[in-house]
Formats: sequence, structure tokens, C-alpha cells
Amino acid sequence: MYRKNKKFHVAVDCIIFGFDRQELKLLCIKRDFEPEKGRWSLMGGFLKESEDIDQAAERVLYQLTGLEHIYLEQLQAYGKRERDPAGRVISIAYYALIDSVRFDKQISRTYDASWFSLDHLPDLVFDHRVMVDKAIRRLQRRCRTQPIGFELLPEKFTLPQLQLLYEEIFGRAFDKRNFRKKILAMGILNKLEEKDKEGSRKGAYLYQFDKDKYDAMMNNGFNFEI
Amino acid sequence: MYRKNKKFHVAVDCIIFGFDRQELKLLCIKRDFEPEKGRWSLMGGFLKESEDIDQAAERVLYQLTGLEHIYLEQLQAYGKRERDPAGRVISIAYYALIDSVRFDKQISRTYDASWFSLDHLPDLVFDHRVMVDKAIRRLQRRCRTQPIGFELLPEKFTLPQLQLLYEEIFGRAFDKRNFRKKILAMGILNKLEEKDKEGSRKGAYLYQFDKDKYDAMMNNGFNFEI
DNA sequence: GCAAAAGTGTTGAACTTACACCCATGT
DNA sequence: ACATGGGTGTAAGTTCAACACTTTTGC
Repeated sequence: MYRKNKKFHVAVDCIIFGFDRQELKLLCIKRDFEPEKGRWSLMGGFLKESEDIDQAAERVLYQLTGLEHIYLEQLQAYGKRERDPAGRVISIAYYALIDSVRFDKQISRTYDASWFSLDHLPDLVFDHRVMVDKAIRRLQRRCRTQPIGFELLPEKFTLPQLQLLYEEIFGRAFDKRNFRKKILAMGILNKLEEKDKEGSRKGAYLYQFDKDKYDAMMNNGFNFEI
Repeated sequence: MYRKNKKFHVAVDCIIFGFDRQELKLLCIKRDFEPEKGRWSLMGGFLKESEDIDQAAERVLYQLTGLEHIYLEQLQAYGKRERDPAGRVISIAYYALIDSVRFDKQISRTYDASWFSLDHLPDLVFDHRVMVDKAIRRLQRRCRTQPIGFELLPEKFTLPQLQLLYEEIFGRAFDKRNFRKKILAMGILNKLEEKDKEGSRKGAYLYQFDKDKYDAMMNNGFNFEI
């Protein structure tokens, strides 16, 4: 079936966002293979016959970070004829959100990977910069109406950390009081007894995102919105 | 280059939305080829070596409707192993918005195409129903913050028509006064002298979307929102 | 003259924004 | 004792939602 039609190489590329408690960053690798050897690039890999495309993206993400069960969403497919000068490749871009404190530094050293602040990105190969720009806009839109920001934080986090994260994502400052009011009013965070003393003398209370409560509220017509 | 990697069939499928001044509808074709001959399906086609994937989508849309320069946006790629039982195909879904009064009935008869109301869709082959559901949600989100609804209307339209369209897209009614107030306050519609007498005795004033004004306002930080 | 759709303003409620001081702690 | 970041409430402004009647015209 379909034998008369042309076939193509299909790859996945991963836009990996991480938050190091200060800045929103992107994980890139220095290519040690042709073409474009030595230049910065997104982590990618060719699709195999044995896997769904989503699985390919999970595999590629795992190869670089050693992480599984990570928030991973397809961005879109890129398929201009000349996007890769070494051959026709249809690339399907995914973006991932990870707690960048948690990933495997050992593995990523193998790939010569490093984190870049979003406003000091290196030159990237092919159309990877286009993918990244699109991913940033998508991340902003998604974060405005879905509770995925938490994917970038450790399981327990403080409200100042959360606020800083959103300020990084949206590129603007929020009023501390209004931010807390809004977030807490949603009733989807559980306040813990513990405090985090990293950020200040006084220490800030830790919170956890309560997915069950969120799901329950969603079924009652609640809408998350920052 | 890349020779050791597997290649795949790549196709595009088009989710074609149309508005017939009453209802939001989807254009499907009855397959007259295997597999799944005789069942309803989205219009699709295999990618050719000579074209970008966006061009492939334009070609497929043109084949069925005879229309060019249509709003067409990529939805995402679908690549589960078993999505097409006749062979491994990576399908890239696009959705299009057309004024369904304007398309070529001649051509589409060849393909045994017909329009279906969104809440009475036929069974669709493969994962086409999943694509359509995703396209509907995407359309709703896009229409909320971008002036793409106009793509579904003729160049000149009345406010009652526009309101009906948005009610169809979002699946809920709006208050007539509030809707007019909001739309007109944006200042992106030009009121014409002519009236459209189709819908009523009295007749309703025709308006045009003013893209230049919209673009100018966008540069000044304006945000479209319904 | 009547049926059918087009057009038009106001008010209360809800939400958003702006803003300043005290608290707890480590050094 | 002081420097640092954490935590808290209120008032004004803005936006949103609800609501009913008059106009025009073809029949």
C-alpha cells in the first residue's frame, strides 16, 4: 500500500525549558556530528519504525536528561524543503518542562549540553531558532490558562519562587499581594507547615500543587488563569 | 547523509471549516480508494519531494475546493504506529477557514464531498475524529484572541451574521448589545452605507474588517479579544 | 397593521490594579 | 540593631453582565 509515494526522514527535536530558581532557561547541545558539527542545536533524533512520534520525543528527552514522565507537548512539524541542507528531513518539534535542578549532569556532559538564558541564546542550526521562538509563545499562552508552570518547579515550592517563575515566563513583574491573592484564591495549592530558608532569613512557606483538587474543580467549570 | 535511518510516508490532512451563514460546518469526503473505501474522511494527500509541507496542505485544499490564499494553519503531526492500518504514515493536520458559499461545487462533487454540522459528524476513518476535535478547540482559542473569524465570512458582513458565527464557534449565545459594543469599540470594522436585506425586512448594515487599522493598533499594544 | 429582525443605554456586580507597612530571622 | 526578603488589606477604577423597548420594512 502507498508504495508509489515518496518516503522521508522524520526526526523529533526537543525544546527543553528549565527553571533554576532564578531564570527560565533552554537546554542546548553542541553538535559533535555532521552537518553543522560544533554548532549549538536542539537535542533531536530520528524516528524509528518501532515507536510512535510521542515515544520518539520521550526517548530523545531521556537520552539527554535521564528524565521520564516529564511534561512534553508537541509544538508542530517543520517541513520546509531546505531546512536541513544535508537532506530532506521532516522534523517534529516538542517542548518539555523540567525542574532543571533535577536533571542528570553526567549524561548531559556527554552531549556537551548547556543551559542558556532565553535572552542570550546562541546561534542555533537550521530552523531551530524559529522552533524555540514558537515554543516560548506557546509556553506563555499555555501557562496563562493551565497549571503547567508547576512542572518547572520542584514538588514543594514557595510563593515567591512561583511568582518569580511566572515573571520570567511572561517577561513582566507582578504585584506581590495581587499575585498571592489570585493564586491562593484558586484553592489548588496546599500550604505545608515547613518553610524554605534558602531565599531569606525569615523563610517562606512551602506549597504543593494539588492535582486532585484541580481536577475536581475543573469538572465544576473552574478555569485556571493567571 | 542520514542514509542509515528509516524513511516514512508523510501525508497532510485538511480540516476544512466553513460557515454557511447559519452553522459552522466541516467538509469531508467519501473515500473512493482503499483502505477504508466508502467511509468518510478528511481530505488528504501524500507529501511530495518538491514541496514544503505547507505547500502540500495548500495543494490538497486547492484540489478539493478550488480555493487559494485561504487561512490555513498547521494543527500538529499525528504519528502513532497503528493510526493507518494500511501502512505507517505520519500525517500532518492543517485546518482551513473558508467562506463555504464561495467554494467550487463542481470539483467537490468529484470527490463526493459534503458539509457536516459539527455536532452531527459522520464516523471518520483512522484518527481523523481526534484531529477534528483538536481543531475545534484550537479554532475556539484562536478566535478568542485573533481576528480570524472574518475568514469564515464574506468580505462584507453584518453584525448579526458576525455574532451568529461567534455563537456557533463558542457554542453559546451572546447578548446582542454587549456584543456590538465590544466589537465596535475595537475600531477595526468599517461600517458601509449599504445594507444587507437577506436576513430581515429592515436590513442590517454591512461592515468590513479593516486589516490595516488592526495591524496599526496591534503595534500600539492593542489586543483583540472576544 | 403586524410580524420579524435590527438597533440602541444604563446600572449593579465582579474583578483588577495600585499602593505601604510590619514581621521574622541570621549575622 | 540592622539588613533582607516574607507576608498582609483596602480603596478606586475598570470591565462585564443583565436587562427592554423602539425602528424599519415587506407582506
